[in-house]
Amino acid sequence: MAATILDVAKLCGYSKTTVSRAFASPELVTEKTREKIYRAAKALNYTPDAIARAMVRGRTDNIGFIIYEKQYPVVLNPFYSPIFESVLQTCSQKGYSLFISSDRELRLPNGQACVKKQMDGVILAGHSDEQIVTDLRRQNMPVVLLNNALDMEDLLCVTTDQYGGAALAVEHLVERGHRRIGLLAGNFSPHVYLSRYSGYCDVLQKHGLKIDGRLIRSIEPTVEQAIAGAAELLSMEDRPTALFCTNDTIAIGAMKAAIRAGLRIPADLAIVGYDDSENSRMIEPELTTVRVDKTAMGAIAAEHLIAQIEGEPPRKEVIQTAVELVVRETT
Amino acid sequence: MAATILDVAKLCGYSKTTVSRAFASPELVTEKTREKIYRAAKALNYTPDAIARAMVRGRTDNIGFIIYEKQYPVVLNPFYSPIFESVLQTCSQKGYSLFISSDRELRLPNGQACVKKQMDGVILAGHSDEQIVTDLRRQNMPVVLLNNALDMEDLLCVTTDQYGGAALAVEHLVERGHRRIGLLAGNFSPHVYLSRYSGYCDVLQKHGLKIDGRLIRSIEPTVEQAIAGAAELLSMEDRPTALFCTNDTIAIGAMKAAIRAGLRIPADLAIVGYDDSENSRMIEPELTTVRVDKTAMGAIAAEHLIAQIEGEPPRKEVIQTAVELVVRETT
DNA sequence: TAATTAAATGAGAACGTTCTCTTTTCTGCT
DNA sequence: AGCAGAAAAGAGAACGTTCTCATTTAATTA
Repeated sequence: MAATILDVAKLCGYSKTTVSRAFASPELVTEKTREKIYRAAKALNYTPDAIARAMVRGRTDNIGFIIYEKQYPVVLNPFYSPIFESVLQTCSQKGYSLFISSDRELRLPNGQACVKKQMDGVILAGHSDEQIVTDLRRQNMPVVLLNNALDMEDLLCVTTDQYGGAALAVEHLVERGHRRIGLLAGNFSPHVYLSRYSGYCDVLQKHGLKIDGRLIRSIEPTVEQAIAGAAELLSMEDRPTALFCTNDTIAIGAMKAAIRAGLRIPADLAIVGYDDSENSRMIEPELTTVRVDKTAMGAIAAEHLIAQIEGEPPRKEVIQTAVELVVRETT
Repeated sequence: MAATILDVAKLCGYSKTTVSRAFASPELVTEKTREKIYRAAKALNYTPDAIARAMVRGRTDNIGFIIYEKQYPVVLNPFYSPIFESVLQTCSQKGYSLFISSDRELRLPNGQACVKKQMDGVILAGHSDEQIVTDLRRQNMPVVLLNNALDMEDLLCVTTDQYGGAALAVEHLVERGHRRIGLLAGNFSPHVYLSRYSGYCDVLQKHGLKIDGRLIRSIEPTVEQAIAGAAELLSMEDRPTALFCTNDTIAIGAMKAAIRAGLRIPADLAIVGYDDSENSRMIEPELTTVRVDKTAMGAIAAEHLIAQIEGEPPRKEVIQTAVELVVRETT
């Protein structure tokens, strides 16, 4: 039905090889020839078939992006969105397209994981497990981990300093003179949860502050849950004077709870969030939060994956992008 | 290097045809045989090659999603995110993967648009032009438009009732007794901009209210620009008592300007946004806004495209998803 | 102008599947 | 046991490119 390279060749009188070249590497073909070929192609509505191309070249110039997070949908997630955007941009710059996959698509009828689903390499974001990584690599599929760290040979992981970020936030609250600092922790993946939790605890202890279990709430990271959790905390007779929330959505919920309880922010209650998502600047007063360099995360992951695809040997490393406290109006 | 179907066939003693069947349509193969084949495949780390598969089947089970918006990056965009998510989900359900492309990738060296970039159909979101659609269809590529309407034969467009949504918002403000209603309009695509603008004007006129050019500001849809624009409006001696903002980001900027000017919302200034984005519920007080059914938009676009891919003839239609006023606390 | 080199073009195999058609094996029934 | 009919398995072409290598044409030099 659709015209192939052969039809074009026939029409313009050149060989299919030359036609192929006119599209794939125009510089190898005389301008005059090129013109003729393009004209013929246009007349036939010919367009090179990327699949056939990928088949013979053994590469697709596609990269897969797979998120393993149960909590949120993929793209709505305010944490992954900017990362995704950055990955997309880097890939686009280097001539790669991006493919979104869910875990489901990776399964063969025999249970093996597989992404011969036309891509040259894969970014696994979130809490993927070792099995997946092993399966993929057995198929010679380059892999890079994003926002997760697995201790495997030749595996590059791009994360942030979860512990350090939490420590930064709590340290800041202690500096401002707070002694009763609550923790509103989203139940993220174990790696994330534990790192931030330890950051919180260690800083308190370092300053001789007691860790009070009653000031710690573990919740689903939604605004509603955060409002409920914060409300409980704020209704205690010796309520915390500051809250560290392990992401901005939770922090925003906490702010709402505070405002509704008639507390002024930051005078009556200081709040620090985590992620520096878009929302943190939307809310009034603007949220003090921990910024993680998501653009860097995306770019680094994409760049390393592409390097690997293009022949560089994979190496074992955990790259931690910078965290930074952004002091705004809630502290 | 990597094992092919032939290697597996040789190892397990079956023909390549049977091995192919074991993966592509397991029900056509005895369980015993299947077991043996899977075992051999595992031993060789064999995985079917999707490219070769796509080549012979003439289809890829991939769908392209292309956004034409200059204003925002693709995914960060609070308007497109939920749509994208919905498209992703629908595709995934129906066995399709999603491909993100930018305009750039569609161009051949000869200037033609082209997405033989391994996909079976394309969703064009935002202000794509007729040329693109024509080019793609010449290549027998099924196309559906999202958030845009072009008057072309057999072209299905999924949009929302831009005019009606704006009318709903302004009507609501009039009902609450406002006579001086300002318009803070983001400079979106002509289609969107004009529809919402006319909605605003028509409702005012319908109620015998004069359209005052000084109450209308056209801005880039960013928080900063919105703050500046709203601040100007609010500093007039006969300032508006209500603002219709053509998206939530602008509305949030307006809220910030109002709060900073010491105005109470909604007592001193009522505000209505547009889109019902995540942020509208984040801010305090929560924003009254026009909800567009983005989930439906994404799902409908994806479903129609898939139907077309699977053989249904394309038809000309503009499907407008519901708009609805969500009254919250700012009016 | 002839000889040499570079540039442009062409021929044909190869990529790894699935599809159609054919052959073989199995199942159930008389 | 014999036979029909169904189920399972196999043979070989086909999909539309690009790649390597060979050939022709053009450009450069002596």
